[in-house]
Amino acid sequence: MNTQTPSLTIGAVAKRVGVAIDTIRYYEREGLLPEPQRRASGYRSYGVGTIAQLRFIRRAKELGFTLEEIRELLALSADRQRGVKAVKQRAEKRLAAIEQRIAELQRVRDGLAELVASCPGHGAPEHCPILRALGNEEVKE
Amino acid sequence: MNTQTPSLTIGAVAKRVGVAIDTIRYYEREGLLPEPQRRASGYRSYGVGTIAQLRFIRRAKELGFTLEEIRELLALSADRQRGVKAVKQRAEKRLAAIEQRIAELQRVRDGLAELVASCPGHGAPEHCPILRALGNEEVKE
DNA sequence: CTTGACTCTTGACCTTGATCAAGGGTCTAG
DNA sequence: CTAGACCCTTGATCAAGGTCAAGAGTCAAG
Repeated sequence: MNTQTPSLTIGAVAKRVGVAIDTIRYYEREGLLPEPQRRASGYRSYGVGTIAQLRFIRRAKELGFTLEEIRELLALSADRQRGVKAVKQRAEKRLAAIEQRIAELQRVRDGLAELVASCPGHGAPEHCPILRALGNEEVKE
Repeated sequence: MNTQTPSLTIGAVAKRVGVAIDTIRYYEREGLLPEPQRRASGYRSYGVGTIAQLRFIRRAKELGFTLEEIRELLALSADRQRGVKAVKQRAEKRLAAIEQRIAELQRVRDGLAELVASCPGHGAPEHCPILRALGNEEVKE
């Protein structure tokens, strides 16, 4: 009747989240996860909240946050009230960085696409616009 | 009247490009830069083409390409002897990869943008859609 | 010629984000 | 009770992309 504090082993948590056991201990060392309770045997004992927190970490990582940034986000979210504003600001910063990278990549893509389109695919290398655009002078000899 | 093969020292190249000397030698070891000519003393001697190539590397790096990918991009120009056709094919492959990367980033951006838009920026963490979407349940107690 | 700045090689070290191994203790099903 | 699956810690290793240090040779100005 005691389904409070479910007392999961590290292996069970790892399996549920889909992450390696070593990674969980690594995150604990790095301060992304709090130190869990221990059984008498020394085994780590987790509650369901840990699963949620690990998923948080994984999703944030997918959004391009570094572990350092994620550690910060976790700290902020623990700080009720003032946390939300800071979290939003971090997310906005990340969003801006992603958008800038997309814009740069699109510029590169357009340039490369034009080169590909203008290259006949045969003939002398000197006339290949792709080679010329790469700026490889190397005409020595 | 001999402004051919300008014969720059590694330090001069580093300064012009804004990169560390060690990094240039590292790139050489990693095959991103060809082995330069040497003076009688053993000093490396570079032409202006190296500066262009280093800038190319730096730009590509800023766009998130790994050194491995950059090495491949540079191989486009090294492929000149195998024909323009191979060069064009490589460029097309790169182009496809870039487009896929853009698509992935756009997916991430859209997700993040929606979260940011729906977050009021204040209030309790429980109501912050960013934290919630990231999976931070943390409802204990 | 001397001095200080520059370059050479080899090889160690750094950060990030893990992953693995060694040598042990623990838990649980049969 | 015992085997096999788990878990513990410590410390090494990895990949990427450099960065630094030691010890020695070279270059250019005065």
